[in-house]
Amino acid sequence: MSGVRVRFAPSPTGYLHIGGARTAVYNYLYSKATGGTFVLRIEDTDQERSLREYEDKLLSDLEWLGITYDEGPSRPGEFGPYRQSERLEIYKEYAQKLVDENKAYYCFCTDEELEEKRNLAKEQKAAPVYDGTCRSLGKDEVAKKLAAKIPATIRFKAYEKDYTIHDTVRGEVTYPKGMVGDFVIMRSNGFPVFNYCCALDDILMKITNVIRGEDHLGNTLRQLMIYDAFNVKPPTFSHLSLLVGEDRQKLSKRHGSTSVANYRDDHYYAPALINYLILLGWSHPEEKDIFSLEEASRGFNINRFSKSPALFDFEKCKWMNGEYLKKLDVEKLVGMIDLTIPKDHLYHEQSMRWKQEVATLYVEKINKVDEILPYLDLLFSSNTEFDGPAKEVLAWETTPKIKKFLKGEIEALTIKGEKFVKAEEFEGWGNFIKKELGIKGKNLFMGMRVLLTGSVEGSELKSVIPLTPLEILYKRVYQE
RNA sequence: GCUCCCAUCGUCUAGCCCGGUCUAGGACAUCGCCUUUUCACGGCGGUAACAGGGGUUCGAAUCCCCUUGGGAGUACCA
Repeated sequence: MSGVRVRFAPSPTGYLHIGGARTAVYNYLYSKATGGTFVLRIEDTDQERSLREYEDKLLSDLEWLGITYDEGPSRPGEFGPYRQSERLEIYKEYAQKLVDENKAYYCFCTDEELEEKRNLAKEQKAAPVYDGTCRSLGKDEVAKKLAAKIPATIRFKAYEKDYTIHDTVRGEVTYPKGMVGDFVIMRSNGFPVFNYCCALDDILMKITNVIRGEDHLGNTLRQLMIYDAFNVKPPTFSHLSLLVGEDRQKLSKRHGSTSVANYRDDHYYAPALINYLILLGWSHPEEKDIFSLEEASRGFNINRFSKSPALFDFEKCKWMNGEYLKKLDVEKLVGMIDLTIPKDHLYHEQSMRWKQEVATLYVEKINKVDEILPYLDLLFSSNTEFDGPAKEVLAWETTPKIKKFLKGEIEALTIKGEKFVKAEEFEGWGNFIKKELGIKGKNLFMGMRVLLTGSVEGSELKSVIPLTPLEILYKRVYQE
């Protein structure tokens, strides 16, 4: 095991977003590629928005995607607990340490005062940074206020110096000094604030590489200061470009399906979704498009991230899903189809062999398993409605002759108690019509097709007809 | 406002770091042809991009600067 330790640190404030899934998979891939450790940390310090229910969903979505982790809430390692709400004492302890070392201080400013200051700064077109009012409070005064239970936050004394982030995808990003004022690290309710606990946890959990969305680039400045205060060398950062919607804005709910659950419910095949996600902002060294998680980790190079934001292309994602379906074992494919077909559908009454043949036949035409339903419905629909081109075929003088013959054959088989026409028998019909009735070419094939299926188009007749229940065929040819 | 980031076909991207092999490659989408007496699959081919302007250089998609356009951040959210 190499020394590499990465983490995915979602907040359970909603369903797992595909952007989050992308971040997660890159971390996963990097840990696999380096033989490192992948840590899952739940950042639930926002009491109001964090829900345990979301955490459960998050975990199951990750599992569905096939992203596993080495340490996390349900996989305790030596750096736990992995839920921030269970680490409150730790944050408190270290915050106090910072106060003792004069690197942080108690602040008693109220929300109203703060807002006023911000507005003032805005008016003067200055950066809205905290003015440091409570910085100079005397020790006794602080003790008195604390004893009086006046709500207090703990603010970090921002360092007055330039900071340069060494980022594997951005290069060197320098933030000039004075960008941030003294920021809150502990809320008045005793909960830590993101930038502080995130950095502290990364330190405590010995994270070596932080791979996350570009929206955190700015946060890195504050986090760097925390590393500084604790005298710890910061990890290597990789800030990924964001996923955007049609309007080129950061991908959010209003862009349609953005949660992993949406895709699961929409019958996407997880390995395909993951494959597509990996390709959004990263490219395979050999320019491969289709690869498994395992293959990706083998060729995973952290230097191959794209800097510009990527637009999620539903069309291509679906295409990729189709590619995966075509490579699937029939058994697996049938298993997936089973789940998407309505319970009362005649499909479920058919034999396994029939299901497999149907699956094999139609997988070529679909990109998602649920897209097979219309084809299935076609197979079982007894009253056919003829469209324009089909009516034309019906009007041919040869068609009634074929119909008469077909009626006889189908009736005979029905009397015999058959459920389906065998492929050879069906071929025999064609031959008979050709030889004995003298009908051939387009007249023959189209005539049979329209009579038997009601349409001028569809899959190969000799595959479809043997899969269509005889009684359905019967109804179709006897229909006037 | 301020700070930072980004900029190759409609979309995802290769190439950029280490200028010439780039008349810019691949994939999705799209169009055409072949195949299939239908549809689809498949095969073949086409349309389609270095944001603009300046430099540097014998030579720039590649290096530098500016402009424009887009994005992100600027909380007791994460």
